[in-house]
Amino acid sequence: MMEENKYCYNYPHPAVTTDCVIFGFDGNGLKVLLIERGIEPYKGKWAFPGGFINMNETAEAGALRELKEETGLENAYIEQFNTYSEPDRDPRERVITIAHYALVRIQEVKGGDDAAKAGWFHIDDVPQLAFDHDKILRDAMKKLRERIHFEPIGFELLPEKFTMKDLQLLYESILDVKFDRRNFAKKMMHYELLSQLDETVRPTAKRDALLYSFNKENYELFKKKGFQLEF
Amino acid sequence: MMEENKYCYNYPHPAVTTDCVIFGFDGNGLKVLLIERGIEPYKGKWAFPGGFINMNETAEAGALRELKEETGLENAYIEQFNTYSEPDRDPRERVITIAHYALVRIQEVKGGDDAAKAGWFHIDDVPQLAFDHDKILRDAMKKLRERIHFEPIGFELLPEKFTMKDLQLLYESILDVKFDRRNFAKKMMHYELLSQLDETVRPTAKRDALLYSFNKENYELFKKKGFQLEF
DNA sequence: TCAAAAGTGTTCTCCCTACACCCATGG
DNA sequence: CCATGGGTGTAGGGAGAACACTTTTGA
Repeated sequence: MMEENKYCYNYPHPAVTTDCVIFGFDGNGLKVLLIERGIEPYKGKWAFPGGFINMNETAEAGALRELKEETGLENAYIEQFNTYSEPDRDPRERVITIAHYALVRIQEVKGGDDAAKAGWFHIDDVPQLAFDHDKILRDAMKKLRERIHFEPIGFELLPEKFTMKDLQLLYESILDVKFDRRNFAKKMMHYELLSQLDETVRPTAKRDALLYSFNKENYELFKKKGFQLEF
Repeated sequence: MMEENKYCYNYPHPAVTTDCVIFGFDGNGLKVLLIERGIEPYKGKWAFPGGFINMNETAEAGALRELKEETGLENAYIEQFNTYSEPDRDPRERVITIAHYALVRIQEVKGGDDAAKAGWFHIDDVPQLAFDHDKILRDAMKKLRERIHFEPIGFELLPEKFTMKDLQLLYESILDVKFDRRNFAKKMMHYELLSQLDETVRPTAKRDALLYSFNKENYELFKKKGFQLEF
């Protein structure tokens, strides 16, 4: 049953995997996609999608491969945020994990190719995870919170058209704060990253709400100068 | 001459190294410590200290080991900032590098244990580097610039006692901007992270300058609340 | 005596903050 | 008709930005 060990080196080499913390937003809080492990170790526990890196792909390509397998999505926003190298973090052998987070539009996600059970969990309602994935999640959140001060990555999580309330809820979820409705809208409009559309929706059966879209042109202009988003 | 390849796996494993971008500040701009390579590939080119990770140490421990070898320092501020995984970045075999930057007090640095030639280079005067280390340096600078908005890490680069001008020059070097002398001092004092000492120095043969030290107690207080440094 | 470095204070402006009213709608 | 959600404006305070004079010293 055991295959011959064909790949040999003068010095010990660790195994290297890529993991992908997939964030989504559904208008009701930030969520993460988890996979239920079907094999030992940690069988039955939830974990982030991940797997061994191929010898001819970058870590980012590996993470994108995982993302596609689980969500059907290509071309999502993805960012490497930390590499985990504690010698005993995997009981089988030494495994170094290059961790990424991806921001996806949850509405566009299809079921994964894998037979494995997958599920979206509200960020405040995540069960205990396999391996050191609890720490990985905390780190991912921390990096996401920091990154949002330098890039308006929130838009990666929203559909093309969204209300100001959606945007505010998203920022509040990520940063774990509350904003004044009026001040938030004012500040956001001041950055000139939003285009107000002529359309409206009625999200909650009361008044119509204006729809906005992300103004990519202005974003590219700002990015060149390097800007900071104050929250 | 070739040793037998003793370490065998079912699947190919990449080699993993840790590199350490060591930053220092000498009152005249930000500097990095580089090592001249004594062997191929890139023999004679400058590169960051680095080496293969031991199987029983974390990446951070490996980077600290490199740091100690080159500077004699232990316990410096160190932070992992990116992992490089392009399949062909090392011509010998596939090497994945976990990159860190360290902030050291350049005054405390002793020569390294290594026979290798080492030298400090002003950040604006770095020669072309080996491997993809040019990119690694750019990334390190970018991360350092971002990090300084969330933690007052500049103090890791300064001696225990320093003048306001030193501090300003340091921030200007890192962020590549110019500040108004008076506004900078006002803002800095406002954070209450500095203690003004009773001592003075005469740094440039003109008037005496007041000395300051980093107020660690206040820093710990602020850190608990989570603070942001606006620049 | 003069140039260079360091210490210090004021004004103005703008942005953030706090806060309240009106409108449209469905139940 | 009223509760709910959404849209909008204003007044006050505080922090950042612009800015100038004085002191000390060595050359």
